[in-house]
Amino acid sequence: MSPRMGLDLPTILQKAGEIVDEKGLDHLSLGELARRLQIRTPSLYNHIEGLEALRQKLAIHGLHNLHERMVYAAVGRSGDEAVRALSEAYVSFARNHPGLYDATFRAPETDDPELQQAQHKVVELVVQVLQVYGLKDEAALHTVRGFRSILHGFASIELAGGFGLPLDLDKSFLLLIDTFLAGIHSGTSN
Amino acid sequence: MSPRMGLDLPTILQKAGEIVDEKGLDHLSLGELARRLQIRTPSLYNHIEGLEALRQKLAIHGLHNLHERMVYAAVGRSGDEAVRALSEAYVSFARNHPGLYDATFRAPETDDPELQQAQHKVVELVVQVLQVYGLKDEAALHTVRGFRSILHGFASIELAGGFGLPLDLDKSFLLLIDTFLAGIHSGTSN
DNA sequence: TGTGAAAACTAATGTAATTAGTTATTATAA
DNA sequence: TTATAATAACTAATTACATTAGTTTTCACA
Repeated sequence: MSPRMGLDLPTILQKAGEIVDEKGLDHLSLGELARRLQIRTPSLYNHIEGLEALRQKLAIHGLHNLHERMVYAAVGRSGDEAVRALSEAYVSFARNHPGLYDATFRAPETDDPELQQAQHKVVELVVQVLQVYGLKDEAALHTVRGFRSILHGFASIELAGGFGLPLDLDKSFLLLIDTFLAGIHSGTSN
Repeated sequence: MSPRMGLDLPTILQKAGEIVDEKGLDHLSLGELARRLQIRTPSLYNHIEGLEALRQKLAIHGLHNLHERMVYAAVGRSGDEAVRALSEAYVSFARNHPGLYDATFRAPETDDPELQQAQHKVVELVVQVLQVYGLKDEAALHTVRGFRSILHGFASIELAGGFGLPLDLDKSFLLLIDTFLAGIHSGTSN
């Protein structure tokens, strides 16, 4: 057992990530990917099961990256400071890797445990950071949902170019996070 | 001037909306649409310029619907009550018309004035409802951005099935809106 | 009742995903 | 050093769409 060594998955995902960040998730095609890898399209099937599987793996790849950056941002901080750091890392990732971010969100419905695991790790990180606010059981879960909504909502509208006005985006985002934090501190969430 | 009367655009958008709500925006194809309209695919080109144009028109169609429901929900209310009504109408629309909602958001980049107009009307409505909080100039615009982020973030994560836990979604959403409102009232936004 | 504008059609082209079956390469076993 | 088995990569063929060109059909009105 030890046949010829060809492409490996990391290389493929790397290139696919480049395509997707350049041209958008919807313009990822096996043809373009193969061209950039200097092979013929059908050869890709030796490594991945098809376009849908590629998107799936790309989503997992993106989630790993996102998680890594969020952990790095949050480490050594707590409370509001940690929340702000986490938030900034999140939108930062979306800005630097718009296609990959999109892939993490628009992953096809599936019960792929690896994908679920990757999603879960990001959620878990948020749960941990919010723990310091001492929210009771259910309230904590609702609050995590709210926080995720804010992060994804802002990031995706920004990426879609949905904020038309020439008004500072970072300011909008910081204010949003602070407004949310103020709401939490006001005790509404208990 | 008065040749034979065939399909009209409303009928086409109606059927396209059905497809998209059933199978998702990515599964909208001219073939499927033509089949349901009982015509051959190329005949569609007598009414629309192609798949991309169809998506565009679908986005406008969806935005009109969304706006209508939001207006209806907000009328006769003001302040927090109006904000809650608006919010509920928004997620309600997304739940009842997932594909159409997706179309409104993932409209192809374009400078189609009709699309921009339709988007603008929704934003304007939110601006008006938030006016009662007397936020100063810039602060008001940042707050609208925040509110939109919350609405879209929650709606799209819910549609994507991203909230895994068996925890009441309406409760999460109401709490999120109330937390945001509490943040606004706390004066963070000034 | 005739007609012309536009709806709908058939046929053809181009692109992309996917499958089947073949060839080429190379890490190890002999 | 050489043989071979595992598998990467290839060519050829199929299928599904979107789109274009060119033809036929229909029907509201003059």
